[in-house]
Amino acid sequence: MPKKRTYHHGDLKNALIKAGVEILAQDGVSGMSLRKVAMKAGVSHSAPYSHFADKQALIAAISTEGFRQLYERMSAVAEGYNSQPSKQLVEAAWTYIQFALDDPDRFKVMFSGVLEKEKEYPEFVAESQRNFQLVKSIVESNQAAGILRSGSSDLMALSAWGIIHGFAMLLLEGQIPHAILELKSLRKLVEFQLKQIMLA
Amino acid sequence: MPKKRTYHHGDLKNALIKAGVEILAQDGVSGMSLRKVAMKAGVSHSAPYSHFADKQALIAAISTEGFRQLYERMSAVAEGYNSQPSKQLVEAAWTYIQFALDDPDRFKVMFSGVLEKEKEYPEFVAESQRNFQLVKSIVESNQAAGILRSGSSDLMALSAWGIIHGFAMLLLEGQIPHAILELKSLRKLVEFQLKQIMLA
DNA sequence: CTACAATCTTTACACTGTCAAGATTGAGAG
DNA sequence: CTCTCAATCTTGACAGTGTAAAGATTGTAG
Repeated sequence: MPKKRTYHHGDLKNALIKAGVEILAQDGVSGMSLRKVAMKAGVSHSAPYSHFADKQALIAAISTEGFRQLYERMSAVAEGYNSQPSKQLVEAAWTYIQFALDDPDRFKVMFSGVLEKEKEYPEFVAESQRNFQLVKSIVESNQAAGILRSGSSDLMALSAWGIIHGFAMLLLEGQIPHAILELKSLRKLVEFQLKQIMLA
Repeated sequence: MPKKRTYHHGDLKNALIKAGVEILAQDGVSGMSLRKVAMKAGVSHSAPYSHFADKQALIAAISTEGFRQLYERMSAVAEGYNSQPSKQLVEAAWTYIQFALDDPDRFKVMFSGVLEKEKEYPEFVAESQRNFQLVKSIVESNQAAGILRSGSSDLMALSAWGIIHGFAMLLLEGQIPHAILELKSLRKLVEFQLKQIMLA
């Protein structure tokens, strides 16, 4: 990777996304300004506008990239447990929680309404739907294995995702009572959560 | 209520909270500036600082007030179905969803990390915990009635809340696939979600 | 080699949160 | 009733923000 010193950056778009993620992790969502991101990428404060219509568009790109990574991690884990559907579900869920805890601010940006009009960003919509499809397919193999009751896999996936997503949210917001967190390890908690919807 | 024309407003603190909620519903979370709120309350742009340390403190107050209202609505509904635990659960959940849909931006402010250091606002923490206790008590009466399996009511409440909260979130973010929303009514969906954790 | 389109910089503006200094007021002490 | 003071509100200022417009710089297609 040659040291960037040219007028034309070469790959500024991705550099901005990367810088954005870093500032997000460092200064939190309210600390991430376009100007800071530009500066971190070594570029003037208006340069981002050559690649993003506005700040929302950059946030959309960061979110989209986040979903891409989430998908990669979850699908890799899911494939690893292809022959054990029940583990597949738990491990994918665990990966989801890990992803949320790894970089809480990015996770918040992805899900918590910082991005205001998601519908306007087709790539974002596509990537988030791809994740839902993944959950759905895991649910379906669990249904086939008799671990989850039969029925609309869409709704079932929604339940599973809802449980884990809600759990992750409450975790990040610090809403989980301390007594609970001390009682059991996080991992056990995730398993417990999922057992709620599993048969037997 | 006498028309306010005095130098001393009288109840500016609550007036600011009220104005904040209105602007929130009208301009969304990114459109709510302290200065707009002050102007809407008919007061100079710096007046809020007599009552709130900073913008975060105002947001905390709005969130706290939101939790208060959520508690009132849910507890009223819960009491109404005191003798029918299963309905109690479904109706409370339905109230939760309604609350989220009634004023999505306020809901987002309450839950979605707009408030950055919730721990610093004891009233906020207290009020959100009061809501959790309510869910917990509903869960316990459901356990007593044999509708939910026995076990830690804390974890059980977390599951129930997680399902509904996650569902509300996905709803607000527009993540619910259209096919699902057209398939069944929202109300039926909520019931379906909860059936996942209910016995029989 | 040249013109063009993409990329980046500079400059500018309105708006934001916040602070400091001062003006206005109600309420309690004498 | 008057004085005083603390609470409340206003004014003015500042740095930081997102974004638009105009100009500079470059790779690249013709």
